[in-house]
Amino acid sequence: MENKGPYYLTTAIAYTSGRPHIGNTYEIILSDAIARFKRAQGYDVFFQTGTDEHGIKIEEKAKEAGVSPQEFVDEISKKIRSNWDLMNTSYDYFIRTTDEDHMKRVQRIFKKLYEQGDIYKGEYEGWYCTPCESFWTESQLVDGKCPDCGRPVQKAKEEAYFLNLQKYADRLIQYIEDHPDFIQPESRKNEMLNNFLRPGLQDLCVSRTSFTWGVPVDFDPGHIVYVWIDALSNYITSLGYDAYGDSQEMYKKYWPATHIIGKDILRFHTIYWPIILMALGEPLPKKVFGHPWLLIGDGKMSKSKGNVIYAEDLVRHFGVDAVRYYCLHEMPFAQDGTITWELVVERINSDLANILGNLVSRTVAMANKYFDGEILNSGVVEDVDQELIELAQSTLTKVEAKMDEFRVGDALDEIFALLRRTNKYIDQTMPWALAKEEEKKDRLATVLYNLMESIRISAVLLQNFLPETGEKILDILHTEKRDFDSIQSFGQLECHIHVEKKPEVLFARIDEKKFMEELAKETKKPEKKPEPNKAPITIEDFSKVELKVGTIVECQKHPKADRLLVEQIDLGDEVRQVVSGIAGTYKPEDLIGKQVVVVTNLAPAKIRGVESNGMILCASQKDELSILSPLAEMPKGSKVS
RNA sequence: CGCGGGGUAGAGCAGUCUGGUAGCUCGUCGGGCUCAUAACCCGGAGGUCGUUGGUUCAAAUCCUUCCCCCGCAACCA
Repeated sequence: MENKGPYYLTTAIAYTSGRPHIGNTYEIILSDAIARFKRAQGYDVFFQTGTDEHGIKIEEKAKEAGVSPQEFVDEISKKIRSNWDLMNTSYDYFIRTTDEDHMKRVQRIFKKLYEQGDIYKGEYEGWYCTPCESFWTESQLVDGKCPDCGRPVQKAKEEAYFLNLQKYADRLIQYIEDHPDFIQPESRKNEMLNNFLRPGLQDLCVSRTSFTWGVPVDFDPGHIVYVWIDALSNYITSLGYDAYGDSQEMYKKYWPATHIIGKDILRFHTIYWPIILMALGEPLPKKVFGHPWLLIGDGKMSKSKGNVIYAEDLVRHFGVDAVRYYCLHEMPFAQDGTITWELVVERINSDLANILGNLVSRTVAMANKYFDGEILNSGVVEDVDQELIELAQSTLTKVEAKMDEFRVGDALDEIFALLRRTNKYIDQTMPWALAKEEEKKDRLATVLYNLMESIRISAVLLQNFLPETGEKILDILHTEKRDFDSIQSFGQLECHIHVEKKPEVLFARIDEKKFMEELAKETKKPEKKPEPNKAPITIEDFSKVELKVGTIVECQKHPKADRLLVEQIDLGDEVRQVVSGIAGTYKPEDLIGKQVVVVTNLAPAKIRGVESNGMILCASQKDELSILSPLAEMPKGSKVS
């Protein structure tokens, strides 16, 4: 394969505030397919992804979780990375904005921009909610009040640094108009121009003093580089960019990049980021592709709606390639796509199991049955072959054309068009009929060769989208011909090699009804046990708890607490003092003489100053409460098990 | 009149820039075949292309009225 030169592809970096759902995962899958395809075409690809780990939200979430911000982001970043790995994505580098090297380079960028006057010190004016300690913009307020707590807010000022955008706006408008491919899909371009650029840009606030979890402004203590310069710069810091001209070879080789991002952050990538680059005197990105969103059913995916679908769950049920296929194929080019469990099952059945899996299965079965698995080609050509061969030969070009525009779903359609055509070829040639006549054996060999060659061509292409499946098919054929050079022309599949005797089922059909029933059962369980750590215990676990029957011999109110009673319980060989929160239901005098069940090996504790050596068992539901007692009187100290 | 996107067969989408018999996939109905994962192949049914008015020989496509859905509205990562 000839080297077509460097190609730098990035995803947005994922914010480490929580577990990534399938919508987040979609972006890395899409980018991965593009990266793999470019590599196969002969580009020297550098494919980068990573995590964005700074900001007040992280600081707050870490506090809630009771860990340091660093511990918090380490955990989430790891999770995101393992999710990307699970999806079999081929990124070359995973950057974290907490990397020391990144932070140093960001500081130098910030300083350089400040020194040359593109960043200046000013005041950021907004509305401040004292109890929440948070800043709000005019538009964020709800009825003029804090959107979080609903309390009144005060006008407040914060010292901050700003990036001068106006200075570069005209140049940017010109650039966008001169480069129609810069913003993709094109419909988004107008939005940027009409909404933001033409009406005039306000200078961008690029520092904060209200939190500390971020890259410090090294020449002005207390100021933190706000998200834009920190996060966006990841695309160049990773390559060793230096604001003062000491950039590394990687940067010189690979920059500028093609950015794959969500449509929601298009503005930052097509306005702020290019302006930062202009100010630094660096080339602008080649292309920014704002992909649509993957939505659940008809609504947006959100944790509060409880309709979130996670990649891990999909993979557990369907396998990596099925999930990749769904994401890559079902997403429209410039419009939001939807995902539901039912749709995934339908797509797997009709495309992956029926068209692809079954085609491989039936073809290989015939090769084994009629030629003991040997691939032969006796060259007995008939007219009917021509159409298949022409389609197989032209598919690479068609797929490349679609991929040039990032129309990944359409590219997959081209491959499946070939697979469908191949299925049809079987019906047209009827190999099982040829097999019945000995003199047609040579023709039969050619038919099977054409089939397997078409499958091989499809598999070579498929490798970029469904890496495991593509490889599996090529392994089944035992062919060495796996690169794009080998599918430029029809007929490169080796003769006299043998196909796999018993190939595995690539994609099993799924009974949609049964599957949905099982899924419903599975998703019900977590509702029943809201606390995730209450995993089943063994009998050994249970036996760790020592339970005995005792009789309450004395009972008083707790001297310092209204809801507590202090009981003296006779357990036969000893009398114990136990404190219980049952004063709301029982009066001390009612309990004397009653038998109760006591946890006797509970570590002693002081409850409001009174020692408690155990716990009596009670059933409770909200405010209602009832002490458990043996149905028949038992000797004091009897074991409960 | 804030900006942008969308409203096409039961479902999901293409077609709209560059008017000219309304297309694809799934589902459904009928037929074929038996190599294969109840699969594959062929054929049919199903749409007044959100609504109103207009331009034109001709409109899903251009202009216009209204209705509905979604995103954004600037520091939200």
